[in-house]
Amino acid sequence: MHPLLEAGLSRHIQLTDEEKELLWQAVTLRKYRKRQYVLQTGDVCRHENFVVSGCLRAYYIDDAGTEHIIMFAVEDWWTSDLLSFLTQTPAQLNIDALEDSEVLQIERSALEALYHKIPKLERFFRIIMQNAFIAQQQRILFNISKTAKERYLYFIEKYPKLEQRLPQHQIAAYLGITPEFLSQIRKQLSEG
Amino acid sequence: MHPLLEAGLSRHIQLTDEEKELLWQAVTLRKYRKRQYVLQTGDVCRHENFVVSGCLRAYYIDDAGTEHIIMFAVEDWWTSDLLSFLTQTPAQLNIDALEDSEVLQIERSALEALYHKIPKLERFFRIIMQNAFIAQQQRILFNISKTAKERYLYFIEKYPKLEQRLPQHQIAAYLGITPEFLSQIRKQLSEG
DNA sequence: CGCGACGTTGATTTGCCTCAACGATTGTGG
DNA sequence: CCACAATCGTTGAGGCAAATCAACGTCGCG
Repeated sequence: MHPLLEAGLSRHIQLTDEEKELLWQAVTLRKYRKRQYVLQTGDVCRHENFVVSGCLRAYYIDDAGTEHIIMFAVEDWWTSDLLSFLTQTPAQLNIDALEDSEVLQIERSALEALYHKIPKLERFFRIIMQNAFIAQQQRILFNISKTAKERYLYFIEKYPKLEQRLPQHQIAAYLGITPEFLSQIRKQLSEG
Repeated sequence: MHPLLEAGLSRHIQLTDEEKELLWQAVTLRKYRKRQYVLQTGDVCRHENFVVSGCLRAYYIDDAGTEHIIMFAVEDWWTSDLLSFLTQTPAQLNIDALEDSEVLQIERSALEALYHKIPKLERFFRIIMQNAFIAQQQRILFNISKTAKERYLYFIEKYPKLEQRLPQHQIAAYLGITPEFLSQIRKQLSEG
């Protein structure tokens, strides 16, 4: 059992050693190099991914070819194209590695089997989803009510470590603005 | 047991008659008049709300006093300020009725007790949350990558019935634009 | 070394907002 | 049942936030 996953689980539920063992058997460790794809648009999302080290990003490419980042996933985060994963239909998102990364993966059918063997996992993922839902709601709220500068300030306040780690244009793609405009904002902030 | 709630549950889990009875005892039916508050900013969100008839809206009021709608909830939808509900801290959202509405309500402690008595409910709300998460992700994607016109077209395609039911300026507040600009868009569409 | 990735700066354009004014409805108290 | 006030949608002029396009400097890496 990986300590990071174990710690994550124990934050919300308590598993017996046998249950941990069962879960651990369903999980695979994979390594991704920087720039490597974890999932490509059009493919079916086969795994739910738990990041052990490194950083992934899930993003959408619009008709004009511009990338829009839905989420970053660093250590201790889960990521996937959930719709594709649940329905086993083609993904609309890409997921790739922004750094060399280690990822624990679990397949859809294996997870479904685990839900039956370990009902406590339903609780775990309910709570995980609730938290993700709340975070996303906050983001929607900011997107429709704040300026780009405010959204940037909120981002660096909420995720100071990410701000260090990520190239600036990735943050722009997350905030929904152009890299040029983010540059303008940073200039203003350093002057003002 | 209310038929709409029963149908909603049975879409994802199967409950025995005793379990249904247990759940039904934990739930209260309340009626709200049009314009009546279900929850006000600053109060603690005491209930998860299941809409049986009518329509609620959850929204945020920014520093300038402008309303931004997070979600509409019509028949068969759940709504609350989830963060406030879970942590029993002051809500940042308002919820009120856009039409005379009937709502089934369940309190935080009662729900937590039910999770223990009926673990299947963990599964139910996990699935509900997953679907809500997916819908929200789609919305974020549109907010950061599409123009107001595209977002409007998507909205009326995805929620044609809501479009009939709601005043135009409420839709504008959901899309994150001004009523005036939505009016412009509709003019363009009818001309073009 | 040379190329691609990254960030910056400036000129111009555009999507959307603000403010103000105006009909058409709706609804509500007298 | 009418009168008056809100509520709702529309239109137009002007303004600002952010995009687009293009050019340029720097760095890291193959």
